[in-house]
Amino acid sequence: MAASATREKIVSSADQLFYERGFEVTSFADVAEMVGISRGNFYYHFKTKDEILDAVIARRIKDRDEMLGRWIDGDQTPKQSVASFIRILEMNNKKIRSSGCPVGTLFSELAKLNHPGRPAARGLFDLFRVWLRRRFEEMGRHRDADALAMHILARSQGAATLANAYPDEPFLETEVAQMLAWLDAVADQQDQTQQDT
Amino acid sequence: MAASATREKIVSSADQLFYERGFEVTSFADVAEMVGISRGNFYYHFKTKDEILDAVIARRIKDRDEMLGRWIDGDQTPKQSVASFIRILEMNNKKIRSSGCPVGTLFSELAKLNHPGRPAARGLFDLFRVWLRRRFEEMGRHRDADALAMHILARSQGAATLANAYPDEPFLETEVAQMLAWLDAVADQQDQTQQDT
DNA sequence: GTGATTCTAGGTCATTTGTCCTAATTTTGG
DNA sequence: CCAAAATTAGGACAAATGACCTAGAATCAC
Repeated sequence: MAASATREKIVSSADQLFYERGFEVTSFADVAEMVGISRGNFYYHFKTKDEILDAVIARRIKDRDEMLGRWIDGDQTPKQSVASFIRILEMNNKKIRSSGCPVGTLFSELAKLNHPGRPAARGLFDLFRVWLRRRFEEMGRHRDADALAMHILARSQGAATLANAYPDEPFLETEVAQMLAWLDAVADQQDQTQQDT
Repeated sequence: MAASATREKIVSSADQLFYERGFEVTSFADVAEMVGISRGNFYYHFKTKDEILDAVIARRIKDRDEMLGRWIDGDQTPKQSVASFIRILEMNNKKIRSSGCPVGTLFSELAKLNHPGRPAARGLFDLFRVWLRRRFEEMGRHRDADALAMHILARSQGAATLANAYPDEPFLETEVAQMLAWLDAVADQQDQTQQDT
């Protein structure tokens, strides 16, 4: 098989295992078994475990970046774009209930491990943060765009954590509705400000 | 030394290490070294690693339960009590920035490990949830007390996660202020409701 | 004080881990 | 079709892990 195809399989399998079981707990053998290759072959593609982590993070960033790009394509208003972000929680409902947020839980683990990959993992947060900030700026919220972005990021994280803790309750749906209501209020405030000036 | 004293030292050291480094990553040797006893002695007090985890969770529950109890002692209003809860984030500012929330990160890890201690760890969430629910009920919010409790729990979790990701920014302070403002609004709504009836 | 109980130290054991090596196999270029 | 390059398999290795055992030291009851 072409090396690039095997490499891609390794990274996608590692991505899934890191998410479902955690980075430290997932071994070379686990990933190799899931891909269906030998541990020796594995080493041909990745010299160290940290290299796989880098590749997984890069893959997640690329994936999310493309997703965010799709949400500003076409004629969507900034508010509609932010609403799409909020609905990630619903979209990934099942996964979040069983494993939490892929961004938040990975960072938490790397923080505890004092792992050198921490800044790269923070890059995932930055991606969403900057994208959200831009949307709020487009809504006219130049002064507090970053604070609004951080606020909604935090609420998403909290919702994911509690949905993970209480997977049998319809908490995620309730929280998404409240966040969308919050978004409505923010957009209305913006309208008022425009009327004032 | 009395067995109970050694045991207590083990549990408190394990508590700290599980919080700062994670449960799975912390070894018997790590805890024993921190306590200053031999690994063999360790086994006299705890047969398995899961037993230590149970003891750590029980310790955290006891600790938080006493803390919550102090916050309803005396003549504090329910609103003041909830405000005390919100200010945990400020109180543990430093620790949260470096290791996140002790409740949320432990549960996340156990969830990924599919660890049998998961329900016990959820008990920590339950403790706060029920306590907060009671406070909102005392504020007259009988209908949505649980939803309000879950909401503020989620926001605390989210704030802790982002503060961990961005430890150099004054995010926690901002978020606490917003949560206190939210609490004001909730209390006001309650006052209005009382006026209506 | 002495015998019994509680506590501690240090070691063993099989298993798993990340890392690394080498030989075989597959694919590719001319 | 064949040599060179790319890819793979399988094993070796030291270190670390959770679990377990036994003998000695400290403490207590009487």
